[in-house]
Amino acid sequence: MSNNKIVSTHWADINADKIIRERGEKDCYTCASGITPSGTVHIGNFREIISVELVARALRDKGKNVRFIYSWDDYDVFRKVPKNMPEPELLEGYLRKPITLVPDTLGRADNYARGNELDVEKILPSVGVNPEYLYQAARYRDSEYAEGIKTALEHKDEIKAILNEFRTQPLPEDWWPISVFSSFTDKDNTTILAWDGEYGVTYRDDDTNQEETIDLRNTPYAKLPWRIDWPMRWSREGVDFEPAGKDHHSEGGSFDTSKRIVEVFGGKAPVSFQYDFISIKGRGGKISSSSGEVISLYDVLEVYTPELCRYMFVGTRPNTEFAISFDLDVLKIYEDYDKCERIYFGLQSANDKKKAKESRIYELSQVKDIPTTPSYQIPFRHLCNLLQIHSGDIEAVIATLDDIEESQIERLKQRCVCAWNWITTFSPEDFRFALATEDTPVVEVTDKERTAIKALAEKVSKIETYENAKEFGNDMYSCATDIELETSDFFKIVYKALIGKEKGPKLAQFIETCGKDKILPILSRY
RNA sequence: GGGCUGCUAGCUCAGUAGGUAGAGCAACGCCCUUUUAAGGCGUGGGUCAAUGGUUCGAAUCCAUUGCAGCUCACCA
Repeated sequence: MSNNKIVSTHWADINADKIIRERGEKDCYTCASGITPSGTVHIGNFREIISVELVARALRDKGKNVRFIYSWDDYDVFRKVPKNMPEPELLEGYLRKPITLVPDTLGRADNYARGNELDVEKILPSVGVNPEYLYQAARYRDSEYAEGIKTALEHKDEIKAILNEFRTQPLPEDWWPISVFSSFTDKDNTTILAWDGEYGVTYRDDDTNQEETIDLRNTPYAKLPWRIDWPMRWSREGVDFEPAGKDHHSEGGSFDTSKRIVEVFGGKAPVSFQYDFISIKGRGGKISSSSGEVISLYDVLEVYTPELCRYMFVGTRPNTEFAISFDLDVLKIYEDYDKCERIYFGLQSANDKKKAKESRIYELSQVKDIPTTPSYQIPFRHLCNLLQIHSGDIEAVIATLDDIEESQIERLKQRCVCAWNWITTFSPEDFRFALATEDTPVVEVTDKERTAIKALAEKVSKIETYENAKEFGNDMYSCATDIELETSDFFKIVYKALIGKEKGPKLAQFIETCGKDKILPILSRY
């Protein structure tokens, strides 16, 4: 309280402090996240991953060791054929089997679950996320959870009582805290018949009516249902922190029951928080994986650089819903980030409180080390115009920036790629233009207009004799007024000739930016 | 029915370890009797949903109410 050091109030730091406070001093803190790879992992799922990454980094920044585990819950059942998969008829036949036994009809990997996992594992390092992956199907099938399953069986009544507290319909009399995949069909259409009090479980395959007794220690078929599986793994891994979506965090939701059931396994519920869903703005496609067309981290990285991508999540409290925009908001997000960077480097003033906050956001937004020099500061909107003037030629754009430093080039290139993707794919039609070339058909003009264009070309040819763009702009009007052409008609025809549209960026500045080498060949055709 | 979140400028939203209400867009004005402005500078605009409480001080904390949204009570 009395120290004058500013304590970070960033949510990641606050949660890191909370973990240390509630869990005590430890050699290593285990932070966990996970998901069922039953479909494309979308940007909403990414929120959990990045939330854990940020808290883990906050703990490390406090000098703590952190184990960041990411659980692929890939021993789940294939319930529904996703719409974005080829060969749905083939996949139909695999319903009710574990998703690791379903073929990947996209040809990405040996099986469907692995295909979805690989998509994520390949991209996460690019945004600075490097967890230790745990594969639950492999663990279950290797009988690593035999003791956990036995413990659940031993405490069946206790677990049942906890679950029943929140259910509208109590669990049936013959309920068991496990489920079994049939060794005959691989499907989970099975009924547990008996447990011998040790490791022997007898089940019936309801499709074939075959019965079998399996040993939990050396057969791969049994698993725990989600509400029991989760707390069992908390206990086994000693999870100190794991956030969850609001669906888990409602009263009676799985976090609620898990924090009770974990005691059966001799563990303690981790520190957690609820994160809200995110939505998409400015492009088609839903975020949910069941609809087929989903927005993934790959899609976001088309338009946002890795730092920007982190920045959006860093700067928003996790329990707040927000939209990832692909519309004009993209400009604002980039400009907000640049402002944040300027404040960090002291290029823009801010009061102490704001500076501390923005600086922390900047640090946490970085993929790796924090840069020692700021990026080349250029308004994103202007960058978009430069790219369009040069038809997306990034090298040509950078060549026009004579004050750019070597250390800034790579970062700017990365940004140009995203900007160009955005312009060509998502920007509104009004925003786009393409400078005419020699191949562009000349537009039809009246004699008067032709005279004006020639006069303009004359002025452009000696544009360097003007003191600045403004003086050039003022003089430009005489091209029209000298011959009594309405100035508005004049501008219209010039824009038409240059970019094929009736309006555009403020003309004088625009012509200056393009340079006479680009403008004269166009105008001289009239 | 339970839980959670939100309600701040015309619009979209920042802002909660309590300390003089902010930004972007829109509007308006000027640069400019010189575009149908994608430029620059500037201006105006708010009983922070309502009521009550705690406090020297509340958008912020507490309670109640209203409205809106999400979520759980199937599965995971």
